[in-house]
Amino acid sequence: MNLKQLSEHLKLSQTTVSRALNGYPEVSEKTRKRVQDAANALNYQPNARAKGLATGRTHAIGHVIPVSGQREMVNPVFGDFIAGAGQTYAAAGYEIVISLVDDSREEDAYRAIHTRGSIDGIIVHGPLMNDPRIPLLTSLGLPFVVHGRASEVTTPYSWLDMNNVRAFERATEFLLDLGHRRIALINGLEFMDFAHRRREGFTAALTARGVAPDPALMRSEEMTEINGHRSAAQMLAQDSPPTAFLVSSMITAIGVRRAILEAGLVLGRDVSVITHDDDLGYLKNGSDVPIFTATRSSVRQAGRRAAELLLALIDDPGAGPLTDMLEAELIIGTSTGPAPQ
Amino acid sequence: MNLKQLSEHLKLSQTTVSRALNGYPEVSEKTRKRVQDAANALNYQPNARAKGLATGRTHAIGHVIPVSGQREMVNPVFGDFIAGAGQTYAAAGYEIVISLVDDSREEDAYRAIHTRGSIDGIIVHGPLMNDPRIPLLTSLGLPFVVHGRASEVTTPYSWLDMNNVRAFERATEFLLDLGHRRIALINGLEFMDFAHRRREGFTAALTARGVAPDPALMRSEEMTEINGHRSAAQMLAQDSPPTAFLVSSMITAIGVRRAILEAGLVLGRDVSVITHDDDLGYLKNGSDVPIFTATRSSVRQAGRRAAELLLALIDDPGAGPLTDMLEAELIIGTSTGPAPQ
DNA sequence: AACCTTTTCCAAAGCGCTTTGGATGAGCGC
DNA sequence: GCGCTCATCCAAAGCGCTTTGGAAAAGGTT
Repeated sequence: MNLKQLSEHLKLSQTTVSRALNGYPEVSEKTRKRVQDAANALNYQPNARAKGLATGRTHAIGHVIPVSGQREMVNPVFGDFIAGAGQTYAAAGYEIVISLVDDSREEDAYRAIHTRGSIDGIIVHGPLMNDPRIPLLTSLGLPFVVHGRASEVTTPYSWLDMNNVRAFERATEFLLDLGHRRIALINGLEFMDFAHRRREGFTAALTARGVAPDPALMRSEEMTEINGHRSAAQMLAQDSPPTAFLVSSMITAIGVRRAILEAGLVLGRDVSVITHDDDLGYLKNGSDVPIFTATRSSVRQAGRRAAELLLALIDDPGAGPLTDMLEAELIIGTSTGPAPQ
Repeated sequence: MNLKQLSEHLKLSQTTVSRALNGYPEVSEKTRKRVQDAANALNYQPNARAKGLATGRTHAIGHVIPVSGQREMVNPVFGDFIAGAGQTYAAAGYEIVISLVDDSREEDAYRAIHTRGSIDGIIVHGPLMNDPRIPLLTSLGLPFVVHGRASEVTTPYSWLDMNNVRAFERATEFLLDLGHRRIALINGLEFMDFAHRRREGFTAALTARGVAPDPALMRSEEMTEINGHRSAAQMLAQDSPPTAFLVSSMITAIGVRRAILEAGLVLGRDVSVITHDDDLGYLKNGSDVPIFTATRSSVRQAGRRAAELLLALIDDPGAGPLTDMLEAELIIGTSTGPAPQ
């Protein structure tokens, strides 16, 4: 069933039918009703391609996720972010187009996406400290929103970020208040912008209290269970082991917990752990009482919000860079306690 | 830069340029070369919408993932599956369109996707025992491949599945061989087809050896760390606790491990655990030596393969239902050992 | 050189929609 | 009943591509 058939069926012109369905005023309410009823009854849906060709709008958003090279794995938060963004899109009638882009050919890929014109806007995932995609997309003139920020990029752009500095600062302060002085940081890869910022918050809090950050207590690695376990095990075996860990993700924290238990220590008594918790659907931090004390910020919510920003930008490209900062909450679980004497 | 501009630039007709670019024989190699060079130099990319309109092909694949209702969470394996499928698509010049569909309006959603025509084929995720989507899609005539199967659907359709029955059978046999008799199954939700099959394999292996399946040792729940922990803790506190656990996912197994450690037991000595391992990028089961003995099957590989099937189906819709069964390997880690006396 | 085949290229229609620029008729005051 | 304005509807062009049905040019034969 296409427009032509529908209009013939109704004995109206395609123009009138199109206008009736798209809410233009040049058509009487009576005919509009008649048209809409027929469209529903006959299960008419306009062809997305044709509509896109005619309007220049695709009603699709691109999510470009970098793969291979240094970061072979697909980010585990990706699914939840998409789920959040998807809610916003669905409500606005947008579709999601995923592009997996090998970061060696990143520039070409973004160019191609743009000129192929199958997308109205882009969400940029996993920004690096100095991410070349941002100036590139700016010069292409394609609306985009970055999930996160790129510290070293100075030109303005739209982003949505969690306040990583503040979150890790607060977490560190909380541990310091509990009397901990030897606090370890098990961070993500620090060429990723968020990880860099978290270290900033961590060291800032320490130095503000006159505690010198100890390089032996800081790791930067992919956020896996294995890595968390290995790093924590090594640190706990040191001469003066840390009494607390600040960890960058739930999965890593699970590895840290394993190392602690294996060392015969009790979590929350002998060793404290605070983790960042993205509030992932499939990796809840406890049900009523959280297991880990955590800086929590829902990545699903971030997805919803980022999508809102992007849609606003698409509706009014002149709206200038839109930004939004989400604050993480510090939730208290059973994994922290006063520093042992 | 569009076709018209390019053809004017070259002083050729749009027809010739189009043919040169798309490899038709009606154009001399010399002009083809000239056209291609110009296209590269001027960074020409055909408009995807227009091409789609003209050819009836969109070069896009839909991945429809059910959300909300009973299964609020986005499947954690989804990211890796997409990453695998994405490789295949990229090589064939296809894009991925994600649709999040509320399963209360599932039927409408699939209809709409079809008639809007923005997709050449569909991958169906998370099939249920008797999944209504399969007859629906069949009747719509849209090429589709199911990731998994639907036990109660009798009409033929294309699918790619892991041999869940065999995998869990083998795992159970392995535990029986080690002398375990009280084996617990911590399964996923059994209206999901894969979970149903896993229980089948489990009970089949038990009964084949004359061990009666004990309902007190079988759980069916969402595969989260919390659930794994709770179920295992409860079972270990029973009068005659299990000596081994068969677990449906790595995340759940991590919860089970926590319960075992908390009970003061040693994993692989006092209690054995076998888990299914989807070989997710962000949740590796150890590096050289696996932590858990596991039935392993790469979901990324499944994604690649499912995409191949679907593309084949799109190229030749008459190719009839295509199916492929992946066998899981049983890998031995340190989480299993002989049953304690 | 005349004829026939190939090769090489082109004009125009068509994919399904939106939108511009009217045309038609109803309703109004006079 | 005349001319006017609105309300209502329509024909046709255009979005950027592919593809059909030819036409023109080149090459080969005799």
